[in-house]
Amino acid sequence: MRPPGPPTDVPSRGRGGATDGDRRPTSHDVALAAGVSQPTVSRALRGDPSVAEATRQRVLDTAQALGYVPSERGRSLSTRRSGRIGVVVEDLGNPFYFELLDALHDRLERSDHRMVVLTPGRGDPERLERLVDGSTDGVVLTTTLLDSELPARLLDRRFPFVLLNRIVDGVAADSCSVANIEGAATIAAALVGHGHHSIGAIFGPSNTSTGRDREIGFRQELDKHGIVLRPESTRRGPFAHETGHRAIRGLLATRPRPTAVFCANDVIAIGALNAARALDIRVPDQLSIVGFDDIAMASWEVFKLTTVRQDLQEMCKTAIDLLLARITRPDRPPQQHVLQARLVHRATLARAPG
Amino acid sequence: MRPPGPPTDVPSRGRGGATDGDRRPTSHDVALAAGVSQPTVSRALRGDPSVAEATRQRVLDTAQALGYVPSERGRSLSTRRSGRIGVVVEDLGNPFYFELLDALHDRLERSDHRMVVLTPGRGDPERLERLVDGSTDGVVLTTTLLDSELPARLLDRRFPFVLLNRIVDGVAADSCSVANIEGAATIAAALVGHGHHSIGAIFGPSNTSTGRDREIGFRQELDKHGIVLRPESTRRGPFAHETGHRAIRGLLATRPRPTAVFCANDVIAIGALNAARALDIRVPDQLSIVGFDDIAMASWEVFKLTTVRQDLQEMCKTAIDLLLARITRPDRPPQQHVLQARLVHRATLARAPG
DNA sequence: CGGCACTATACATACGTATGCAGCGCGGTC
DNA sequence: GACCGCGCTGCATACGTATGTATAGTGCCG
Repeated sequence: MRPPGPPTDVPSRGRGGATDGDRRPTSHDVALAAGVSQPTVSRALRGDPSVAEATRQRVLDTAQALGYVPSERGRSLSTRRSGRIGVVVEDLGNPFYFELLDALHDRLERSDHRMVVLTPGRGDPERLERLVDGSTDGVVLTTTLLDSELPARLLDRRFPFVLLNRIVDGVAADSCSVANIEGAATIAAALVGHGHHSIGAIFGPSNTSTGRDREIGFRQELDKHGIVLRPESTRRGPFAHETGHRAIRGLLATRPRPTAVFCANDVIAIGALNAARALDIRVPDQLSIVGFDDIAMASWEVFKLTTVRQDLQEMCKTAIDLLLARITRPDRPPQQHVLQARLVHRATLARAPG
Repeated sequence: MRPPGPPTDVPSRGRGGATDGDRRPTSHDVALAAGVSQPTVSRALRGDPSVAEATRQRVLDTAQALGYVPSERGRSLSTRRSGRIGVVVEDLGNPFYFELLDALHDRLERSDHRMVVLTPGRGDPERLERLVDGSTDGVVLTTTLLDSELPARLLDRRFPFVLLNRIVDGVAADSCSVANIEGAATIAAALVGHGHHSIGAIFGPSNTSTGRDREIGFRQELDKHGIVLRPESTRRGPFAHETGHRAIRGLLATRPRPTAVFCANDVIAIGALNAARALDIRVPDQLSIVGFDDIAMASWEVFKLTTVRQDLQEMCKTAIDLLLARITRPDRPPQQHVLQARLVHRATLARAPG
């Protein structure tokens, strides 16, 4: 066995000519310096037991000395794995998706994956390509529209993905969402239970599963109690602060004036609360407001929003588990998980005035 | 010229045996089907003018028919570019960094880059490797500590990066930050101008440039006006809601009770506002509160936070421009940009009571 | 002392794209 | 009619790592 002393003095491979002094060292450079072959370097660094301990140590020391860092590009090409997961989000800048990203990042971190943030773009002309070009091992779709063809396209290509939060009907894909219909029904029941008859609603986009199902659940439960939701008492808009903010003024102008307003999510509800503040409407004395999601902000003292809580951590954990399983076993049967939601009583829902 | 009819019937390359029917097609497959060589496919798809129009069209059609998508892995290895930029953020879950990420993502999108979110982790043992392994073309550091060795290490390796928001002293690196000292001084002057003498402060971490400089600027300006900031009247903590929330109760218990509190950033200020609400302290009648950053939330009616505005869009644009320039020209002299900040008067700063 | 099993290493090659360079064919010019 | 130039395409190879297989070396047992 050769002593671990000075590396064999081999002339430069001359790959780049004379002045490429600051090229990043590769496993070949390490191999040369350590007096072993390139594959041995690869195996040594990956802890392959077939490499002798002494050799492994020598390779490690050499790598350290040269400041060698394995190229993710080479590895990725060779292994066909990138260690990256894409997260498709339409609406960065929305606190809800922020919390979602945070939770997703946390889960991905634990499984040693990196998170790439992708936005879908209006049409999907070449956007699809950016998803399936191999730069990620799979994607999480969080803001899918009901009529989106993306899930079907990805299924066609057998590209691993999971639907999170928003789902799409009739697609045999992995998904994890919350029981939106039941959650919204719970809210309706609570409003009725607090004596509200004149009720308003700010719904989300009907081309999203969350927007649609929360509306369905809310209306169904009101129907059961014989309460009609008058068209003038409803508004609709994107899941944004602005939507709630703008809707409140109009809703308060209708007669009979609603004593409670259901908001399709917390962000809308917080917009509504801000608008109420601007109009000097006291919540909940004059107006009850209820949201959906239970984002972190909802519990702040200035809001104390009564809402329906969904377990974002659990939802993200499930989604990532599904996705990683799909990557490992492309042929496993798809699973649809639906998590339960529960009402969180805070301070924006009170008995109807009068 | 061969007619564009059926492709030459060549037996399968047999690369994967019999049953690899669902392998993703490569440029070789397209070449075979279109009756050209692989390099021609590459050139045709990249719009190389040296490819004849008829050939280009045939290749495009074939690629379309096969559902070919160029492998980002192969391309990345060959070109030594990944088209990805890493963003290192310590504290996802903080609204400020969320807005930062949103702005960064927007800028990156425009230059056709993808954003990878990276967290530094406690020690930097092998974390550095994940930055320089070639999976990104450069990184944006947003939550660097003053004593961090990361920037120096990256400089050593000549790996492209830019410091955003937080900077580090004595490192010849590209950076873009805001005039924290001047901004904080402006606030101090405003407090004094509103007749406040008994002043409290909730500072950020002193091992961050933002935390340190905002403290320096604030203290300096108070000094000029002969106002002493008593140690009992100051608190310190991370840039988090919790910090402001917790600090307020203690500050209000000191005598003389402060009539105004400076908060090192808006997130802390909003925590303070929530705590004041919980304690039934009226802002600004009983207590003035001022923040720093002007995040979106600061303008909400429930807060109406008086704060110092920094132009996040501009800051991110500048940082990305610097980074991309560095990637293109590694040897260009580093630039340090400092953006101005200005006071935004809203409703949480009023004349001192009495 | 020969052969066998086993260990540690090297060799060859695959992963998929991009690009410098050579070569081929065609048309024009003198 | 020969030569030259140009437009288009193919050939060869590089990018850096991982892995299946062959091989050299070692020790043990009969």
